[in-house]
Amino acid sequence: MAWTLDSDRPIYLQLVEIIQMRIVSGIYKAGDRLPSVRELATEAGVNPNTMQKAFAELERSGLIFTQRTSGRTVTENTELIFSIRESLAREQLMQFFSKMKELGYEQTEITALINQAAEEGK
Amino acid sequence: MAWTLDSDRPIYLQLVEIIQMRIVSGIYKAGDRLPSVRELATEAGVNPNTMQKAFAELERSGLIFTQRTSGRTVTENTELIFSIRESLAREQLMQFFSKMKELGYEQTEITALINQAAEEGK
DNA sequence: ATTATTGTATTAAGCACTTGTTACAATAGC
DNA sequence: GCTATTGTAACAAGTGCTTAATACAATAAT
Repeated sequence: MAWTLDSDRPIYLQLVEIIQMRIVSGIYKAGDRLPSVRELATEAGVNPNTMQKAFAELERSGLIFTQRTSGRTVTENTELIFSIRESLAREQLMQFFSKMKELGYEQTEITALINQAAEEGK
Repeated sequence: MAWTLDSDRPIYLQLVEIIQMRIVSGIYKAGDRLPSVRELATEAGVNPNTMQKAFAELERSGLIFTQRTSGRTVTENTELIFSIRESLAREQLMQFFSKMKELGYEQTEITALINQAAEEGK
């Protein structure tokens, strides 16, 4: 899996999004132990402090938690995971519609584009 | 029109996006003279230097250009404006699909969600 | 001709982010 | 018990973004 980071936004926020995405999409499953801070930091090519900062953010949302010296695990709360997944999807949908309308596209044009893209994507 | 700025990304980049959006959506029309740096900076609540930096970015794309002391104008090149509009729309579409698939949604689910949202949005 | 407005440049300061480095405490694994 | 691994903390340094303040040159407006 790629740790694609750009320099236009704080790295730790991008890490949060990537890890969050891995959890809600099932790459890191409920109850799974996560790789250690140092391990993930090396893998992502960032400083351990930065990865630590990302984890701190993720704990606030309840998606992961720490057990002192035995590392971090994904929450067992599958409902929370699912609700965050839905929330992220809804957010994507809203943002997409909002931007397209700002660009001057009408509802019918948008759905047409979507259907067209869906056809091509098959 | 709102200058809604968040602190997660460089302000000057957000300004670039907002002004670009105003041009491709026709708020600032081809050939129009733009408000001065100082004026827009005040309106957006940012430092003139920051607005200046945003303008510098926009000139590189050819959307606007300066006439020494008579301010800045939007390009007359309506084709360029239209092609950028299309490019932005395509980008939105791609990003949306990409994120939704990353979240584990299938093509059919995505189109269903879009159609549902389109119905509600009417 | 004078004045005001334009874009532009410079400098200093403060801030958040990131890195590199080092260190500590707790505990799982042996 | 010893060792390695865990999360965590602290500090200095560098970088880019942003602001504030000031100034200058060109020219539109008067």
